[in-house]
Amino acid sequence: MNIIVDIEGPDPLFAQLIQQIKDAVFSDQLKPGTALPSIRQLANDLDLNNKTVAKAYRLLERDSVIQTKGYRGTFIHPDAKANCSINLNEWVTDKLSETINEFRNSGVTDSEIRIAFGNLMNKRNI
Amino acid sequence: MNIIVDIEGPDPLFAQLIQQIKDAVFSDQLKPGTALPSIRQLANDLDLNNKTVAKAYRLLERDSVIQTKGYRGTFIHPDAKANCSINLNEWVTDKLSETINEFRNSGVTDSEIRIAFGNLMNKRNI
DNA sequence: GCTTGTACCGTGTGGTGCAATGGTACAAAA
DNA sequence: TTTTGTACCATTGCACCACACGGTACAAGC
Repeated sequence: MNIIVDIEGPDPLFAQLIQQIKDAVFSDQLKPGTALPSIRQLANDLDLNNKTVAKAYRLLERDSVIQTKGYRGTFIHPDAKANCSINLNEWVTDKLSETINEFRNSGVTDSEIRIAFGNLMNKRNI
Repeated sequence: MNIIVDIEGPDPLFAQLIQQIKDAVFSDQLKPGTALPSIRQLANDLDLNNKTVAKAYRLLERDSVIQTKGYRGTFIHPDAKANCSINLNEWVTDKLSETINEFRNSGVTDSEIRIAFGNLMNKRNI
């Protein structure tokens, strides 16, 4: 498969990587069990930093689209096609929007919401 | 009553104003119906900008601690003492914390939560 | 020795929001 | 005319964060 990243594009590089791999899985260009290039190799091919590719792989594995098997490499997850259509982000947006609207309707200032949010995000567990 | 603002303090000036007025209400130094100094006058006394005082008054009125009656001035709200102990902020923190924890437990990255939050806060209504 | 994924230290850039400041203007009422 | 609260234009300094980058190191296995 061909992966192209656009440095000038509006989307972050790691996000472009994720999207293109998900697209390839969804269109059956990448089938379960297929080996992916290593982090270092892909970074070298695309002229990216290792950590940028590593971030994309880490998030793809969290979504169960790929499987990393340590020193043996990285592979497409058996249920990749099903999992890559799940949009975790959409669920987050909907649920957050519901909460924020409740605050705004109660007269809470946007600034106050941001302050509370900022405080909470700096704590590991509440 | 005496109001003192500390420019070097960690708290914003408008927040110091709010806190001191609430404290005065809670300790009965300011009773319902009492007239407060006008925005311009208080700003002049404390050597602050009009808008800083106006912001404090606006938030105090939202919490029903004071009542602004247009050209007639600003007064302590009849139910000020009860309302100034209501902590809207605490409710916001609790509810937000609940939502954020649900995200984190589902494997959502803090960064992703921040992105979604940032996107939502830039929209007036969702 | 080489590769694998992973983890840690750090730097720099650009975007964004907040607090506070300045000035100007308005309608309503004393 | 002056005072009231309120609204709009603007700017400054500060702080946080996302993104991407560079380097180094590790254990596990070929």
